[in-house]
Amino acid sequence: MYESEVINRMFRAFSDPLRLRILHLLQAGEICVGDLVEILQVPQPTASRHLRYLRDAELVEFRREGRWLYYSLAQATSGFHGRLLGCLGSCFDEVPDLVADAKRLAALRKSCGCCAGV
Amino acid sequence: MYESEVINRMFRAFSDPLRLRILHLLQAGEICVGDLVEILQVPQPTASRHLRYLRDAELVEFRREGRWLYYSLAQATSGFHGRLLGCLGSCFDEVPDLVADAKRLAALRKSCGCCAGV
DNA sequence: CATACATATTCGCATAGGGGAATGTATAGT
DNA sequence: ACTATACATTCCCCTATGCGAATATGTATG
Repeated sequence: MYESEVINRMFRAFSDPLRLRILHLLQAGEICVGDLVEILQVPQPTASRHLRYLRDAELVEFRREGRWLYYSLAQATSGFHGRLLGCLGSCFDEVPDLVADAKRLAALRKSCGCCAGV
Repeated sequence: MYESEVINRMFRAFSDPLRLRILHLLQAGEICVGDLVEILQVPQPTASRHLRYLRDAELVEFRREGRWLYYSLAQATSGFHGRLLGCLGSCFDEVPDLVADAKRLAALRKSCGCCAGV
């Protein structure tokens, strides 16, 4: 019973376009909230809310550094979790939004983002 | 934009415990609605409603034979679709309900189910 | 301590979606 | 045509969840 709750939460976490975008972005490595907000082009509370959802689903982790929180994908804790993460790669070919996100991420990396040089 | 709708719909289809059970059962081959109802132990309209959801997500298909509708998993139409179906296998190890379902399915196969001998 | 910055949470509202009960529809048999 | 069977759909109610706006929390800095 307990495990199936975890599985269901993970699927639900993947079931929102914005959260899918976040998960996909995090494949490239950790990102702070401010950068995520700029890439996703959504209000900050919206990003935070979805990050919270992803944390509750145990799909992401974060570390604090100064004023910034860096979010990253959690290591897979089960075969299921690993396969689900594997789906992220094939999403890229089929969801135009993800391509646009990747471009904005690359641009942000060049300009060093909101939490650079500290 | 269109494709991401499809992706989102597939994830949402996987995001319900009962639909996950249905999808998992269908891995073993087509099953008629009556048998599904008996295995899942839910009211028939409930099963029908979720099957409808899975059809809309293009995850299952059905064929009619006499009075019976046999549902089956749709062939993967994309890499993403295939990987998502791949998640089904690893769910089995982690969701107790699926094990119980598999047992009821095996028992039903021995007794030939609701639509046998026609 | 006061202030600015980075992020999180809460609130009010709207919609998606699940469950049960009742009903509709299609097919087969007589 | 009537009935039984197999399945789908509809209606009502309730919870989950998404959004925007406002507010709270935590951290560095002067």
